[in-house]
Amino acid sequence: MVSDVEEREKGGAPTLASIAVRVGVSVNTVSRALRAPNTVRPELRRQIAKAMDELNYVPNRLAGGLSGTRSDIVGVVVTSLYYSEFASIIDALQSALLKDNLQVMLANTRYDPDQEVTLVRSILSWRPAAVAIIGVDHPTKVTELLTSSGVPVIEMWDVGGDIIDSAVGMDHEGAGKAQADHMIACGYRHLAFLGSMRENDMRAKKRARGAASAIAAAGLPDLVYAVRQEGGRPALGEELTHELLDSNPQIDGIICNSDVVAFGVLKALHERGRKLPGDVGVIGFGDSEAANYVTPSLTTVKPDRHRIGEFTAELIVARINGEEPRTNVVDWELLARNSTRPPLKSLNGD
Amino acid sequence: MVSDVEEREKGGAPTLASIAVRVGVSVNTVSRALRAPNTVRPELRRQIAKAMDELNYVPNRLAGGLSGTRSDIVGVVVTSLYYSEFASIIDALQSALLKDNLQVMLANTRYDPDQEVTLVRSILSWRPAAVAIIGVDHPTKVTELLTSSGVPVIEMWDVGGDIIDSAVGMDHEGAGKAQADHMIACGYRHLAFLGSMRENDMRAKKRARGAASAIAAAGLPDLVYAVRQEGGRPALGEELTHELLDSNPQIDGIICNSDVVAFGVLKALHERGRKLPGDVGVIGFGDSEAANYVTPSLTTVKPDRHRIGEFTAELIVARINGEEPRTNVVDWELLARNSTRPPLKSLNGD
DNA sequence: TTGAAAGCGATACCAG
DNA sequence: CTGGTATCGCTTTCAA
Repeated sequence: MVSDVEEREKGGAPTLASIAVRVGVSVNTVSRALRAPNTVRPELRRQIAKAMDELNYVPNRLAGGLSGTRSDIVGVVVTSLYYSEFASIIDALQSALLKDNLQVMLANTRYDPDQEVTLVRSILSWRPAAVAIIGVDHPTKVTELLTSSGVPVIEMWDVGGDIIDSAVGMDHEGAGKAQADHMIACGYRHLAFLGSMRENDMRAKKRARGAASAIAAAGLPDLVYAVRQEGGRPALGEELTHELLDSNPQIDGIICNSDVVAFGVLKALHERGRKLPGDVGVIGFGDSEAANYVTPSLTTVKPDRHRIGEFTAELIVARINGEEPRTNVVDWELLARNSTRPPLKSLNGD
Repeated sequence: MVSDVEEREKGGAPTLASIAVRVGVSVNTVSRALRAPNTVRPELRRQIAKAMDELNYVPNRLAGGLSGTRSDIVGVVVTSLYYSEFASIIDALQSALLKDNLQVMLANTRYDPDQEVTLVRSILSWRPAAVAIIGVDHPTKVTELLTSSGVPVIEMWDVGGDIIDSAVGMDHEGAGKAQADHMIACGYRHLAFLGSMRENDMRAKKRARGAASAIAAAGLPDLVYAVRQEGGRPALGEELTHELLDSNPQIDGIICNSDVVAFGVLKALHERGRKLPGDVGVIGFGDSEAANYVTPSLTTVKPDRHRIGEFTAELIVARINGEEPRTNVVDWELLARNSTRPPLKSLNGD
């Protein structure tokens, strides 16, 4: 078997050429058998398929991407992977992308803007067909790189402000406003915003801003901040709650930046003997899978992460196919549970 | 500026050649300026760097990978992205990989073996420098593809059985045994294993097997199964608990396949008026961030996901550098909390 | 220290 | 329906 010898001699993995030699056709025909089967005689097609199977042929997409127009890579840049924050977005995104044969290349900035620049550059070096990235507020260099790359860019999770190309996300300022409005409707009057608030977590800042404006609109005392520049953990919620109540005992409503932090808040309040939702109310953000299973169950805002991932996938495919940039705003939902009182009837009768 | 015109004329993104033309050197020199700077005259180096900056040059790694020996891609294949199950492994893995300039390409099988075959093939088509994959039990085809690819393969999360190349994980059967042993030591006698148990979640099956063997060794009644072939959710825990206790009222200890399911179990038990940890005990698996914050706090087994991710990254780099395959077993920890009684003194006085 | 030229493995266009 | 051939952008000898 001369052909067999020829195949092995090259050493590495089988290539289109190996198949071509073995079947006795040109490289070209083999390639077409893959991409446009109906342009190849059925008999030949069968032989080619057989050869591929026998040699365990796996196409080299580096070569394909270099040669062809598209690369089939979608770069996904997130700011965190902890606590499912974005895991379910990625989950939805990547499985929706699957049917278009697009592969996710993942990067995680951990809220570090320098990393973001490095990673975006790194992602672009793979000549992705599109890039999906968390947030709409990026270092100038990132915006510049992304813009000048000419690649479709979908900004996820947040919307508003200057969009590079397209966006799918929710209105965080509005969500923060809704958190505060709910607390106010429940009768809480002295509100605090508590949790992780990293320098570059613009979404957290927007929610806090939204809450502050709702409070101002209601003519209540200023929002008190109990935040720290680090990732959210339940223990952080505990610590911040104790600090907060030591210095601001009048606080009767805590708006949390995440459910994970809220878990710690509930515990700290319990330790201090404060009754929930009587003495004090707590609202979270994110609808963690445990939120409905802590005691008391946690009122929270549920972003539709799954929808965001799906929409992003749809938009990516649309943009690749030449459709226009778009911005999709995805709804969130306020889930009133036992960590806040039932909303009072409006005093104004409506 | 003739050179400028020449650069644009090609249309696409700047290439090494664009830089070369602009600086007036060969492509080669520019390439070396990047990979081996000290082989290029400092003055030239500066000019090249300047040109790259001005043109916003981003190397094309598809071309690099095709041409060079390595591709700098690490394929990561997980079975799930929900509920942080593997998110923190990926988190640790990818940030450790960063310093070696290795990029994560992600695939999610969702516990579907057909998908696993497809995705592994897809990953291999990028000619990765290494592949990290969840589990040690794969469809034959996957093992075959991976083996014949010649790429270093690190199997994560589980260990034991036939390893393709290297592995980093924990002993799940041992963990299941420890769960049961703890329950027995706490004085519970009628144990059940409850939760999600998908056909292809071999880790869950191993833990159940470990629990069953510990129970047999203790001479207690057989382990009762309350499992379903679907993903774990708190609501599943609730449903299964009700079914279980309706048909097996004698059960006094529930070993859960995950914390997320255990949350629902706690709720269902509360609804049925069973006292925890008096009437009945519950142990989880996974140490979810909320486990210590539900009521009662959940006794659980904590796998060291972070360590697994880190070790995997180390092993990947080692294998790429030609070191030998290895298997690392990572410890887990049993965290006794309030959903189980404190362990009794051994009856044998020891 | 630098450059010329030959691949890497596919795709795409143009003939036959 | 099938086959040549140029090409994608970079790395890698081998010379100069």
